[in-house]
Amino acid sequence: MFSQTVEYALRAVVFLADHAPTACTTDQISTATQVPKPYLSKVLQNLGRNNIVRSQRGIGGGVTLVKMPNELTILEVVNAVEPIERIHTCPLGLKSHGTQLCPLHQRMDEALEMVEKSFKQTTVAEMLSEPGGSHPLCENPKAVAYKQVKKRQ
Amino acid sequence: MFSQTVEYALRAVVFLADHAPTACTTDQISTATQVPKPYLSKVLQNLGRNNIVRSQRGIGGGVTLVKMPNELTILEVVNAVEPIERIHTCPLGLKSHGTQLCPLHQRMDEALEMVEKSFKQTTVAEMLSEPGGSHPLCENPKAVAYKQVKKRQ
DNA sequence: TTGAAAATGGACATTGACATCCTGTTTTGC
DNA sequence: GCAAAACAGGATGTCAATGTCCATTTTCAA
Repeated sequence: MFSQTVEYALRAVVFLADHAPTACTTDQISTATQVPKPYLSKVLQNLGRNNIVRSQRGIGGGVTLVKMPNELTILEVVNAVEPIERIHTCPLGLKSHGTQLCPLHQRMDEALEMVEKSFKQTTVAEMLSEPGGSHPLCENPKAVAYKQVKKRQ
Repeated sequence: MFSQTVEYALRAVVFLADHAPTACTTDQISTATQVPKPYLSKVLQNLGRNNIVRSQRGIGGGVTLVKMPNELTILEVVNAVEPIERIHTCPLGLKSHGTQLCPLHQRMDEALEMVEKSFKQTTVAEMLSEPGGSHPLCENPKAVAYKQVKKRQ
């Protein structure tokens, strides 16, 4: 139900948040997120156009998040690459359903609304600080501490 | 986020429920639901293989629901044509995430779970008897009464 | 100044969703 | 039995999502 591109974009953003504010290269992100590099670069370009990430060419360059991870919701990321299209008018074009959807499309739109709300309430920072779960993109929980040390070298 | 095919399948099933237990031809369904007939026939075939509908060839034939509308959930319909794939294991294949998803995939799976639950709780019959909304696939609420009369001619 | 690192953009391949068409098969009514 | 109604299934076409490749541009540092 979620496209591959959405999954890839979220992985990339989580990786960037995990390393913020250090810039990361497409190569690094690709390796860690297991997203094919050429395609990842397209996804990142897309995120750039939508002002989710900023990129810097040349040596020492790379990609960084525009916002702080605790101010960036996953809804913003999803909507940048593949907007959640709520159902506003009757898909069949029935005029009498214009303002009031029929129960079928009401239910479908409700489902979309639930997902939208859930994603709007979740920041990227929360993905990294969750107590119970394992750490995104990392094989071993121990790796978190390791990265924290390594980050500012 | 929902595929065209899912939308088509739901329209067809709602139409069939609205006319149950009378059989409807692909032509009738296609006209009412605005689904292209050749493609609709594929969708119906698919629903047939998944035991959601039963079809009868020949003069006077057509398609009918296998279950009563109040016993058929829209989740069953959706899962027949395009199963909601919950996230059970880490998409990156990280072994340590095997049983416990990382927060990212937890959130994504939660969204899927919400949709799944919502669809599981909704029967096709509910689509037709909703008090407030307009009637599915019908331009005018009055048309409901008309069809009720016409149904058993 | 020059070379290496890195993103950018355009062109191209692949795949699956969506859609159409045609032929065959089953069923009914005469 | 025959003709018409209706679904079944295979072959094919189209397009967007996904994925790849390469030349170009930008940036930094030696």
